[in-house]
Amino acid sequence: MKKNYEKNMENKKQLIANSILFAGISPDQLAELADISHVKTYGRGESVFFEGDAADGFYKVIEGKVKIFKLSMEGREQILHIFGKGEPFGEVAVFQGRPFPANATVLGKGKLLFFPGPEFIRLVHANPSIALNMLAMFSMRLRRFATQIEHLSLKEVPGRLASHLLYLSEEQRNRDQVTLDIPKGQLASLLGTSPETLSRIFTKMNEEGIIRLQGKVISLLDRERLEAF
Amino acid sequence: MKKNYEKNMENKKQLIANSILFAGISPDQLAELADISHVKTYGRGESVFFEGDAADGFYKVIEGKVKIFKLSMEGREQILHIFGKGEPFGEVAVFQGRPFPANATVLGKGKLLFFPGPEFIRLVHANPSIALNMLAMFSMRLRRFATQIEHLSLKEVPGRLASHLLYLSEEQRNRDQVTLDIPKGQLASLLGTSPETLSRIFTKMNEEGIIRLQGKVISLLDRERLEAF
DNA sequence: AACCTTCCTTGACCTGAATCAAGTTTTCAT
DNA sequence: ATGAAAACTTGATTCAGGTCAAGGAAGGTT
Repeated sequence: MKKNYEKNMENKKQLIANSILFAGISPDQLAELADISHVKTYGRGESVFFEGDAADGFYKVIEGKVKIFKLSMEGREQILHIFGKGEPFGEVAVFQGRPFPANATVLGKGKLLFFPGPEFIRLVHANPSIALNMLAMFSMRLRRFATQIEHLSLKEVPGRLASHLLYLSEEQRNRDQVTLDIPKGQLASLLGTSPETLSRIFTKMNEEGIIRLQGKVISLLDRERLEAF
Repeated sequence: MKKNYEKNMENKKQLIANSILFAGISPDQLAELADISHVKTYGRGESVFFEGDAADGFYKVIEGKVKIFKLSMEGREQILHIFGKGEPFGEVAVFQGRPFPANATVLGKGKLLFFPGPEFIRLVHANPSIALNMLAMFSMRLRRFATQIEHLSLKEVPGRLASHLLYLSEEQRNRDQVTLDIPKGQLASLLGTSPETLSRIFTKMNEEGIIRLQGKVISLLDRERLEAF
């Protein structure tokens, strides 16, 4: 029915306007974007795209989380990035007009908004403020990647975990306690290690009184020592 | 003398116009840029900036090479990027208005062109084509970082070296032979390993007939096996 | 609630690569 | 050209962490 359709459009407009990328867009362009974008729903662990796929458009997370990752020939996985609610992904490939450089898969279930590429490219070229928004976003990601490279190369696994916990503490604005927002196995893949090693380190930190493990909730008992890793 | 000054200005204009970043700039802006920029000369291994320094401007390589790197607490070094002739660096920090996230040092001697930050920022905001140029550049770097993360985490050192040799072969447009453009120790730091390990792997590949080592020149005898790493 | 599946933990073992040490070669500056 | 310094190689040793294996906990589904 028509009512439903219009409600849906309003919804999409909300989702689009409420993003770093499209902040400051004109009503016309907003309507156009809402018109060409569409919602896709994904079952648990379903793939969004694969490395090498043509980048015919990019996505924005509405519900759930999406991991961007690379696979080794032996099947080991390295997560490059995990995108949460509201975050766009895949724009780099679209902007470059090149295939996706990595795989994307939903963690758990998810709902995404899809934007066809050509229209987006036109928009970026026509609208300098979008280009500037993208620059800001890309800059952030370059920084994040730089730290990831630093950690992978210069820190051992305990240090990487410590950094991540402190990062979560910052993000969740809680100095005493953090909640893991992804399964431990996925965290291992994000930190560039195996689930076994990660588990051992959790246990060790727990025994040494640096943290207190309670399932997905982790109390940071000794920030001093966490920062020293 | 005045003659010299004007010749210098023309020189700078040349250097600026001849860059991906400022392609398509107006003559006025070019003149302005040439006016505010200035050349800096560096002795062998001299630092350009340190991690944490305020990013008061960015640079473009005129002569030599510049390495961007992180240091671990124990003093180990991981090179994030090496910039060669013509390439700009430091714009991310300037654009973000945040401190430099890593150190920059000249490899050998070098000559750089320095652009003060505020003027550059104004230019980016005023000139959409520069913003688009930057987007293209940042996109490339994001891709490179992604591969670097992939290699560090999913490949062992021989594989990383193999990839690098093939990359050089591509870059130098020579399928049979590549020339190392940086010292082996620096290459080790770029690949995230120690000089000792790198040396051993070179020797091994040489013995196994995969490559032939002749100082800085390396013949790729068996691309098949290099690609299989 | 009971099932099945997925996720997590712990143990035993093994290997890639870092580190320390010492010698050799190359490169640079005078 | 020549000595000093830096860069590279090779050997011996150590260890972080990956892999294989198997048991235990948790979570979603009927």
